[in-house]
Amino acid sequence: MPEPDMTAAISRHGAVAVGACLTAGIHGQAHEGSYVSVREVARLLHFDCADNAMVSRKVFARRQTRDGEPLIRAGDAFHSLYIVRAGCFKTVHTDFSGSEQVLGFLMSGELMGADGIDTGYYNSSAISIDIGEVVVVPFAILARLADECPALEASLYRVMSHELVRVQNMVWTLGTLGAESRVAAFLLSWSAKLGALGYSCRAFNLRMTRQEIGSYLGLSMETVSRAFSALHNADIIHVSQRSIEIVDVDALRSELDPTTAIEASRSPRLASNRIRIVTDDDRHARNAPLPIGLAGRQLASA
Amino acid sequence: MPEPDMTAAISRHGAVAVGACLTAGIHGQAHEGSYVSVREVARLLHFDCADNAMVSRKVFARRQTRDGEPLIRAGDAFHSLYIVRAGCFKTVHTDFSGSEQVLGFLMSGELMGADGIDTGYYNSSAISIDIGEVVVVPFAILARLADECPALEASLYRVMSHELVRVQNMVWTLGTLGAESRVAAFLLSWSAKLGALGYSCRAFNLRMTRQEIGSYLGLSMETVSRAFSALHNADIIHVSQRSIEIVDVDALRSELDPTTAIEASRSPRLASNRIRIVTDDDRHARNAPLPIGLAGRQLASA
DNA sequence: CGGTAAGTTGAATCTAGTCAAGAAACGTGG
DNA sequence: CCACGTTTCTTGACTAGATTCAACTTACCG
Repeated sequence: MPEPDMTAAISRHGAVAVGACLTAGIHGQAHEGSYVSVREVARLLHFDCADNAMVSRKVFARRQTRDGEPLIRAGDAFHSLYIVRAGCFKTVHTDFSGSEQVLGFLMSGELMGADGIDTGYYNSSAISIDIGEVVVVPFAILARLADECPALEASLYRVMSHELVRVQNMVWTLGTLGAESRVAAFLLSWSAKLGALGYSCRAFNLRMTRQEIGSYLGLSMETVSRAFSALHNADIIHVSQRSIEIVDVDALRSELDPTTAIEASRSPRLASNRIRIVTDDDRHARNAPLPIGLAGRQLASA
Repeated sequence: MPEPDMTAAISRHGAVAVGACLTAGIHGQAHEGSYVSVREVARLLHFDCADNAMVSRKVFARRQTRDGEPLIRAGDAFHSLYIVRAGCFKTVHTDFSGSEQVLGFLMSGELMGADGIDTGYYNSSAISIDIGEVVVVPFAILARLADECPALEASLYRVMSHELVRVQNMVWTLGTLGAESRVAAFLLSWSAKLGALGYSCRAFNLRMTRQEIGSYLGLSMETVSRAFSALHNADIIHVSQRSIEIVDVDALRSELDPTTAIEASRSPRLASNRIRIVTDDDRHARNAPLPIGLAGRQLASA
């Protein structure tokens, strides 16, 4: 569907759109609700900003999406960032053969499209997997707005950083965890995300298929299914199709931390990269100190 | 080593450091070469900026590192970004149980520390794996500098985006490629990176151990070694310890493309997540226009 | 030169992918 | 409301590929 509306026009011609967008906001030419103000974006991203005229102007276009609708296509010219306002989106790395890998499942307050800034072309696609809504942030107007609302800029950096951390944690998940652990990590992070949005973090419905989860975790659909079944049979979670109930959070967490391997840690000849305990005598000059059990935000990916 | 020098002080107390840093630059109190100007950063990041007084001020501290020296520790409070000026760094994700994974090998012009913006604490460590040098960019002064040099800010977004793309491509590598393909992707991207910096992209020495490469690629050291041997025996590359010569680039590229699977791609029930075709070549698409539609810069990670 | 770290290679094991069949849920139209 | 086809999910059996364990070779550094 071409979608020849204001929103599409804005995301297609950055520079022109800035003026058009600002004008529309100021003069209120667009129909009610089509645009959102900086203040509303602030609410979405959880930051405070000064209360001046600019902040109240409705400068950002909204865009609603239907289930399955592509919002960003990898390879398209970059003009805008998108902040999820409602619904759920998946970002997908697609190659010409039609195969794809899911890079993330994003919800309210998260950023899409930032991978286009560097080259000027989006590096991944974004597809709505529900009825959704995003705020369109034309990249060109950011510098202008930053003068009026410095907090906006800081927040942009923050949300970009958040996305970077999310993907970094995903690399860790894919690089070090086995199948069952990956699924556990996925459930924990999804649960945490839902909890942060005010939903129950104990029982929820997944919005994606096993196939998509598998693609996201670098596993086959069958393996994901088996992992769900195994966790179910261990009474750690209850699964029925897409309905999930986390019965024993601690047990689920301990799936990430293979204490099973503590015995092996004694051996000087420690294992490869999978689950390895680093003893102090392990690191030589190159791997300096780094002792602390940072343990921090280990919700792994997503 | 505690390193109780100016640099450390700056990275420890953001707000205070701003003044100290600016003052030092203006009055030239610091010894020659300790600070670099915005213009020099511009050169490093390949962008142009206006030519005014501020741009010439030496506002950013430099910091030199020795082999094995940790520059950033995961979990430490975030204050500064670091741009690699010389040498080679690895970023490492360490989890509570002590297992670690290499997230990247970074060289000149690349950004470290951006994962600390979101939470206020660095999410990964950065360790010098050579004699190196970085530019310290205290995050707090960015907004101030952006007024004088808007291009700096845009460039910051760009280099953050670049890092995001790098990690996204890594996720793709880990999620979809087999062992040999991962190693091929690693060699190609490393070769491209060296080429972009003016070194030979055909013959070079690796700066990291098999263990580190394995950690980076989510493989065991032995598997990496076997993959090198296999590529060597196929006369695609010549390997001797850390010295690499790429004999047949096209063959190396086609390693990423398991033509064995083209039959399967026809079925509507497309193969799970493995396999994938990857063309393209030109490295940092930053300068490159990017060829066609999707399929874009698949040099995978690094 | 000798000791240590890094890299190579082989054999056995095990994890996860693949193929295949069946069950359960969903949507649509009669 | 139910029958039907389609999609999604589950489970089993087999296989391919990567890890692990282990022995050995080669480089590196004092």
